[in-house]
Amino acid sequence: MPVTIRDVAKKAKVGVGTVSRVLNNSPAVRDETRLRVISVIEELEYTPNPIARRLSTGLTLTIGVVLPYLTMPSFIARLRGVQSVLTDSKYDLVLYDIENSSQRDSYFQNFSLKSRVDGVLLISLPPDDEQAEALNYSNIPVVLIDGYHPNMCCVYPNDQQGGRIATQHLIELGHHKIAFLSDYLSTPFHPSMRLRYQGYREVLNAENIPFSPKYQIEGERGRINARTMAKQLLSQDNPPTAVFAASDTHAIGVIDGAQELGIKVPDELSVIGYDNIRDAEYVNLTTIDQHLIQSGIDGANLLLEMLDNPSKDNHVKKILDVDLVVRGTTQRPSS
Amino acid sequence: MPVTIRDVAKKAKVGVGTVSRVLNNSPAVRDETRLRVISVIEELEYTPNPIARRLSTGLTLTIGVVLPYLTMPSFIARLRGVQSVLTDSKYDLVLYDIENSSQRDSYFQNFSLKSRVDGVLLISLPPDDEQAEALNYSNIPVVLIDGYHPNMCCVYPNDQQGGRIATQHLIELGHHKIAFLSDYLSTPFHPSMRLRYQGYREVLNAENIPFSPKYQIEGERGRINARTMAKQLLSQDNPPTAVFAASDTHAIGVIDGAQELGIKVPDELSVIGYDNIRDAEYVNLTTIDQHLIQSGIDGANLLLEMLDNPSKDNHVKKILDVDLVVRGTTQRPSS
DNA sequence: CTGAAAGCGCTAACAA
DNA sequence: TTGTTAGCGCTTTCAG
Repeated sequence: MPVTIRDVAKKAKVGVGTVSRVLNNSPAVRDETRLRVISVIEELEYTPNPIARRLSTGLTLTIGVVLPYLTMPSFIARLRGVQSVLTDSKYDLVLYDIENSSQRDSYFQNFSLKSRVDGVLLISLPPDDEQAEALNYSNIPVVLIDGYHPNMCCVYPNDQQGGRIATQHLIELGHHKIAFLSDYLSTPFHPSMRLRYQGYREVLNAENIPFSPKYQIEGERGRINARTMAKQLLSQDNPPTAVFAASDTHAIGVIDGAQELGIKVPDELSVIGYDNIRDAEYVNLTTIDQHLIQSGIDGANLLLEMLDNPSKDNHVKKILDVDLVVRGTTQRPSS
Repeated sequence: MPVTIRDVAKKAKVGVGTVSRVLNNSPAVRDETRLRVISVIEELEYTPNPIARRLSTGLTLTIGVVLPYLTMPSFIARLRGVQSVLTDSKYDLVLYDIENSSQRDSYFQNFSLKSRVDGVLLISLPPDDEQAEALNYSNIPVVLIDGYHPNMCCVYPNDQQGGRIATQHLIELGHHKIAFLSDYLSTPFHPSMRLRYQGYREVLNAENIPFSPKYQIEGERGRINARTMAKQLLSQDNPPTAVFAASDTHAIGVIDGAQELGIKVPDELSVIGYDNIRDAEYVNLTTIDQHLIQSGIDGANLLLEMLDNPSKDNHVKKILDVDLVVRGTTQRPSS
């Protein structure tokens, strides 16, 4: 039923090879022939079957993007960056959403990806050593976006710098009692949080502000949990005057918690978040912008380069700067 | 280099046909043989090449999801619903983002989709008659999510009902001077806005509240434009006490505008939006929830059914109910 | 129940 | 410059 290359060849009175050459812009076709073939192609409304082409060339012309929680706005922003560069390329983008760890394992196992895609973009899913090994072994180009592994190509934000900038901002406003609130720092899922924490500690140190464990709290992810943690933090004696939350979602939870306790933000408590997600604008949250879209763009471009240039596989690291975005939830302490 | 079905066949001392049968769970294989083949498959870590399978079966095992503006939160929510059902199916999800009308045309032209995907989900991209014709002609199953066309399968929200519910809510609070603010109602891109408007008019009518053109305004999309329109609406003599904004983004713009004019929401002005996007929660906006995720789920399931059951192509329409979500931006009028 | 062989639609090497 | 042909890796008759 569908028209094939053979139909075109027959009608144009040439061999299939010639049609193929025309299709692929080979210079080795006489102009006259080319024109004839093209006109038949148009007449028949022929479109080459990409599947057949893929089988024949061994290229899938497809890039797999795997990311966790399609829900999260920050992942979406990265995806959007990826999308924007892939749209202009010859590659299709197939989406793999990971909602649980068995799915996660299966993708890292590379079995599911093998021969389905030419390259993979892993968003916010840093592999452990074993997984990285498996991925590298599979020999398919991979770049990590918002993830780090020594033996892989990575595009990631300078989280430690971000931690420093956020903390510095609060200190410059005059805060000394600065709390740090985050997910569990030991989970391998979000090493970025630990880096932000390190930045925080570093600046405290540099500014000769003693670190107090009372001002550091970690727990399950999510806004609700952050609220609970915040209330705990703020209910103690000599509570902090500022909270550095390791994500905007956390920060919003902190604001919720403060509100419940009748503590005014920013008058009585400064709050700084991290990520600059869309919501941050609505709650007028001071935060750290990590150029989410740009990370997607850079990651995709990096992968495209690797695809063009298979030799160059030298674990490029691209570190993205982050910026402070001052809005309305931070100010100098009242006392 | 990669291990093929032939390697497995040779090692298991069977024909490739048998291996294929094992792969596809054909009952026509002796248990003993099956076991032997399976063990070789595992030993060799063989995975069938999906591309070859696709060419051979003529199935791509891929579903194309076409949507505009990967940016917009409401589209993402729908995509998420789609994703969740496709993850559990045998289909891959390939994403086509449409950022301009030439991309749009090319997808509707079906050339680009033909033989790349088994089915298509069109999110928030209602085709015109010609496009629908082309799509139907291509014979590839399509379902419209958040879009309507008589000759296609569609999943869409009951916008007119939503318009009624929103208006009714304001009236029940005691409002009579209710404005309606939206995109240009004549644009074919968003017929849903017009339906919401019709619901609004309908209820006004039923409640014997005369419609005043002074209270209806339309313009370019976006928060900024909504703010401008709102200021215009609220600066006139005898201004409305309530605004029904045709989207949450509009509603947020209205709130901006009111704030600029020193008009307090909800004390002096009630505002109701439409969509219940994430941001609505942060600004505590009363709105209409149209079950975005569910629309994705329903659309994907519908497509899967069509794929299983190619005969049944009878332009199913699935209309999703909408719900009122009362939050903090509406209350009874002060006067 | 199983093996052999004929495609699926295309690309690419080879010969002409 | 062109046509012919041999695959790409799999599924699916068709014999046996």
